[in-house]
Formats: sequence, C-alpha cells, structure tokens
Amino acid sequence: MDATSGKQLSSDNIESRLRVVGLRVTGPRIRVFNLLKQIGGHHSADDLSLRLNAGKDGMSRASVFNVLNDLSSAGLIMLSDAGPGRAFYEASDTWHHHFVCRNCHEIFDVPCAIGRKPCLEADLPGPGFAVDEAQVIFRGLCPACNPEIAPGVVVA
Amino acid sequence: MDATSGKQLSSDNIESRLRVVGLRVTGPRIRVFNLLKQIGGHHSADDLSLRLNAGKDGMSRASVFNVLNDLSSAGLIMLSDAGPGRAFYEASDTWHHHFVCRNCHEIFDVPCAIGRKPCLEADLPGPGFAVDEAQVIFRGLCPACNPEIAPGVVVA
DNA sequence: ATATTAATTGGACTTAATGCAAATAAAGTA
DNA sequence: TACTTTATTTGCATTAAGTCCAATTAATAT
Repeated sequence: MDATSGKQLSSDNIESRLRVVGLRVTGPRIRVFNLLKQIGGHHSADDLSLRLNAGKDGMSRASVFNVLNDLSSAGLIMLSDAGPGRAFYEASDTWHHHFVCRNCHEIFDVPCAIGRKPCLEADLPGPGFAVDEAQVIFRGLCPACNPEIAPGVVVA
Repeated sequence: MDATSGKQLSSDNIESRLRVVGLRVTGPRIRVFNLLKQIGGHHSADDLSLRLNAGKDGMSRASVFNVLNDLSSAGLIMLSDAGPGRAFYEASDTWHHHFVCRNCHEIFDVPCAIGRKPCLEADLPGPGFAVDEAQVIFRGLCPACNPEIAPGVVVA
C-alpha cells in the first residue's frame, strides 16, 4: 500500500491516529471526527451534537463533550482560540490563527506565516516556562460588517 | 496642576476617562475599575463580584457584568484572551499578551514587543477586513508545573 | 429645580459544561 | 472464541457563566 493506492496511509486515518495516541477506537470518536472534517470550519459542542442527532447517528450530548475533550487533548483536532465563551473545535492539518469579527462574531482562519508551532517568540516573564503553542486572535470587522466596504451596515 | 502635583492629570483619572468615552461617572464603575487596578492581575466577573461584596461596598452581580462590558468595550480595561471559558479582565496600560499554563491554568503576562495594537500583521483571507487588535496566547507549562524545573510534580 | 435618559438592581432564565454511577463496548489474554 | 479488564458512553442532575427584563435609582443637561 502506497500513496498512489486509494487507501489512506495508516497514519492518516482516524482509527490509527486514535491508536497512536493511546485512545480506543470507538464509534462516537470516529463520528465526531469525520463530521468535523467533513463540514469544515469552527464548531461548538452543541452545534456538533445537534448535527449528529439530526441524522440517525445519534449520540449523547455528554459524549460529544467527552470526545471533543479527548480528541483535542490528544491533538487530533484543534481547540480554536476565539476569545472567552464557548469552545470551538476544528479538524485542520495546518497550524493557523483566527480573525474574529467584533460585530457578527464569525471566525475566519488566518494562515500562520511559519506553518508550525510555536510560530511566535515569547518574551516570557522568567525561566522555566515551556511554550508549545502560540495562537493569535485578530479582532476587528469582517468585510460584511465593515462600513467602509458595506455602507449602510449598522455596526451595533 | 502639573505632573509634579499630587493629583493625577485629568486624562489619567477614571472619572475623566469615563467622560471622554461618553460614559456616565457612577459608583459601580469607579469601584470596579479601582479594584481591578488595585489588585492587579486577571479576574473574572464573579471573582470581582465576590471581592466587592466581601467589603461593605456591595453591588449586584448583574452590575459587575454590565460595568465590565462597558469598561472593556470603551477600552478602559482589557478583556484578556486566555482561551474559551469565562472572561478575565485586567486594568493595564500597556498592550501585552498572555501565557496560559496547561496544567494550573494560571495566566501570566507576556510583554508585547510593539506595546500597542495591533502589533502583528495578519495575512487575511481577503480584502475588507479591518484589524484593530492582535492578541497572542502562549500555552505550555509554567515553572511550577514544569517537571524539568519542579521534579516530582505530576502533570495531570 | 426639573426633566431626561442612562445605569443599577434583583431575580428569573438560558446556555455551556461538568460530575457521577450504571451500562456498554473495546482490546488483551487464554 | 470466550473471558476479563478497563476505557468509554450514557442519561440525568448539577454547577457555572452570563443574559434578560421591568422597575427603581442616579447622573447629566436645561
């Protein structure tokens, strides 16, 4: 089996990735991961729970929370920093940052110049800090809410 | 009145700063602002509410939320990006970033090389975005939770 | 001093997330 | 395959964070 075969390399599919990080391969985990990958973008636990229960592949809300916690702490999905409030998750293979609109609160991906993490140097308050990630949140107005671009729009 | 007098410049005290941004000067706003400045650090609404009601200067929980919203959207205090979950506020005069420990969740300030916002360029997904702020969250282990520094510490 | 309008308040309510104990299912072993 | 062990899932109760509302109070303008 090589890259030209239809099958994915074992390290690329979710089942082996779960095994690699020492998590059991379970239905709920596969469903959540696949959904996230399929729909793309940034989603809260309740958003995903709703979508999963819309189809016939229901699963408990608590499990969605559990799974998201497990997958994100194992690094299989990303917990997007988008400010205080509920947590948003995404299945992305490349490290990136976020732009959050102050008006409509939509989240946009912003590519990371370096493409790996940490991509920014920290001038830390002392020795002993071990940084493994640097995530940037850009804030402002998105094109749809920017009065310069979309005149007539009322920015609350 | 000049800088050598005991009094602060009018633009430096909270009362005039409130007026400048078009907010009324009220007891609750002054109390919250002063407390935040006095104790320093990063605090949630409920934390501040608790402290305010510990003394005899009580005020309603809803007001603490209202005041924090007003002050932060007016730019008089800063809403610290520290990841999903409850909101943390601080009264700081210089723009800076944050390090959040993955284990104990403590928040540390990380100076910003530029010192004002936005301090980073975003490679935005299209035209029409107006960025006014870029805040970085560094994650990892703080000295107290770093096993390299504090052997014997169990990182959950 | 009065009128106007903003801010505060308490309490109910919503939303996001966690805790727990019982039931279930995955993976290792014989 | 059957069995055993232990992780995971589940439903429900609970906590935590924040918002909403209509009535009251207080700040500013006149």
